[in-house]
Amino acid sequence: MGDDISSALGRATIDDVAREAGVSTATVSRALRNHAYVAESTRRKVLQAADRLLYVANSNAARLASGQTRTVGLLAPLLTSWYTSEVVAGVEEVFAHARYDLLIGTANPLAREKIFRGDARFQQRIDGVILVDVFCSEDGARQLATLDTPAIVLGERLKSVTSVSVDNARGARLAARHLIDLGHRRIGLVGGHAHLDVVHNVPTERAAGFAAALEAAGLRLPHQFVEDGDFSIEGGRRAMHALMSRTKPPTAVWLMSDEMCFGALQALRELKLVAGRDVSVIGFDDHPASNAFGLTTIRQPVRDIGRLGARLMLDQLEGFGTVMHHPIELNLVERITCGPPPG
Amino acid sequence: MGDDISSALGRATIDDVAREAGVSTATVSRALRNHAYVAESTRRKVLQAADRLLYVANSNAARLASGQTRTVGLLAPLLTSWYTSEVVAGVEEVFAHARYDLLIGTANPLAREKIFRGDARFQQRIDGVILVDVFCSEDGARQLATLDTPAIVLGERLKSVTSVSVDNARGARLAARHLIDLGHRRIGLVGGHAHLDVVHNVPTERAAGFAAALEAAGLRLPHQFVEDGDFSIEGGRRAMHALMSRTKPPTAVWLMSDEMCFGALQALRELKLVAGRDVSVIGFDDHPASNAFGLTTIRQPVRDIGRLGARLMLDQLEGFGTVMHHPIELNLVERITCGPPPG
DNA sequence: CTTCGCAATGCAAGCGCTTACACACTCTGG
DNA sequence: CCAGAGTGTGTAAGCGCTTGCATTGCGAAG
Repeated sequence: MGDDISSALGRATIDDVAREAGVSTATVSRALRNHAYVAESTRRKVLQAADRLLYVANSNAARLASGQTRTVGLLAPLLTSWYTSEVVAGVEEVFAHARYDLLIGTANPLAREKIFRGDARFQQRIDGVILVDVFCSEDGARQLATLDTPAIVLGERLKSVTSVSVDNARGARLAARHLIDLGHRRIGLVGGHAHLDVVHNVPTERAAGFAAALEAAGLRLPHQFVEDGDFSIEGGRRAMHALMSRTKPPTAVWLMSDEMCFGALQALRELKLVAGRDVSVIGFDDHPASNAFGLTTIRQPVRDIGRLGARLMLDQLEGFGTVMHHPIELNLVERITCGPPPG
Repeated sequence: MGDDISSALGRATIDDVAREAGVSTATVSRALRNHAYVAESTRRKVLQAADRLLYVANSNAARLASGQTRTVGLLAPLLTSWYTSEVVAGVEEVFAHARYDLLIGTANPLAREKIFRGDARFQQRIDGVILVDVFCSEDGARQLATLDTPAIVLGERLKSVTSVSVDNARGARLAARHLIDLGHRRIGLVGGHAHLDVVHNVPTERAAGFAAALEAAGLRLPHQFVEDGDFSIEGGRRAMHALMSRTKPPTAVWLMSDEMCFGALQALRELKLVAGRDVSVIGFDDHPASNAFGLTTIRQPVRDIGRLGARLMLDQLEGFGTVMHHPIELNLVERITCGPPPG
């Protein structure tokens, strides 16, 4: 029946264990939390007693007593994107092992203020905070650093706060060089978030890097070859249609995310154009569906970013960890949406 | 700056509020939690005092004292799939409003046992549990019902436990009829999870419904037209290659998930075949990328399933809610991967 | 003018842990 | 042989809430 199980279930308290093991509750607590100054024999007795009673510590009581929440907050502008959920998955993976909880919050640009000032609702329940893809800049970082909360920023290179990010300029250069090497001269660019009043420096860095790489090859990036794709599939589609409607459209386009590329490929199909032959398309991310699309792209190991971020947070929570930036590798994945310019 | 804020931050306790408002802590607690028997004037005083002190209740203390965890567990076989994360997003959306937390756990088929027996680690920390896509069957459901924990199952029609699901047989019929109406006679099917020792009834129901619909039209589903695509992109690709290598391959294929379709479309491209002209492909889900692929599919409102599940859980937690099944609508979305058979 | 009922509030006992402090040992070295 | 330095364990005071029960008013009924 398993009634024995259910009845014992979730009911054993630390006192029960203490009684069962014949020691005090304090000793049980220490033994279970691997404190020093517990005799090996005692520890074993306690562990066995706990096992016998199926004891699981009540985390609420533990947190209340210790003042530690064992929870870290994660803030991201939007949680539904592939990028974010992948980062979250990486973070969660590491935290699950460390028995930390993740409290997830959305941070639209306007809510950012609150975070830095320390949104009480959030702040009080967490031991630390991970910001993903929240534009924060050195000013914000400095503010963040003055808060007593451990913080780490994902997706941006910072000095005052531990951060993890790819080298966006390098990614842009990789994409540009690939297109240039294939012989393209008329090259377009699709970014996003340009309409936000807040400057988001990821697209900015990428755009700058891209323009610089073109320039280095003696090429220009005319503004009519630049579109905002909103980092969405539909936005990518619209952007590609716009670019293709130019009198002399680009022969190759870099879109700053694979999802925008999906929309762009749709647009090309609608225009009866073949990607990689009539127009070259290169992305950024290496989304799981990109392989199926045959999309050439700049791969970034998103989940790894999440994992690393979580580990850095753990280090910081334990008092290790110095403030520094951790760069993440980027590499070109060639598939079939890029080729030499037509004709 | 903002020191006034930071210093006040997270430090005000219920006693501080009580003092500030000139009432007892008990009254503060009751006022803040909208209990009956609190005079309107008192409630206002308390609310204002709380506001002034930026008071936020310490949830650990509240949970410890009340015995309620205000957390519900969510179990799913794998969390990385689009389907699951979409469901989770829906659930989270509702819970965030209700100020409930979500504790997420993975449940591979073997871990299932534990859930039903009540995995202590999980059980103790939650007020209820939502199972998504965990094959559970009426037996499991009955077991679940005997646990004192509120439970709801997503993705399966059950009698003993409140459940939410689409009508899989109907979805299969929709797909089959669409292909049949287009004139196809040689129709293939790609499912998944056939290799698991556990029978997962979602693919089973869909396969049965599909075979039945074909039969009703006087068609057969020969076993060489059936492949396992593992519900993954790569699996879909392999399955399509396998089907196309038959001496007389099918002219149309239903794959039980859009992600498998992405792989299938890739396979067709690799074979220089055009979807919708040479071979028709129809999916199931309506994944966000499906529109970009031009994929014809059976749409299920996944996020709504999550939302509804969460609301039903809330009802149950509050003592309302009777055990019943909630069916979810399904509909055909026509795009360009289906057409009449060639020739 | 009592008496009763009930709305409104306060008192105080926990909830199940953690941890400072006190205490009791067992070894050392002088 | 004793002081002092560790170890190992217990005692008990909270952590910040919730809630059963007791208490206080106050209006309505008798």
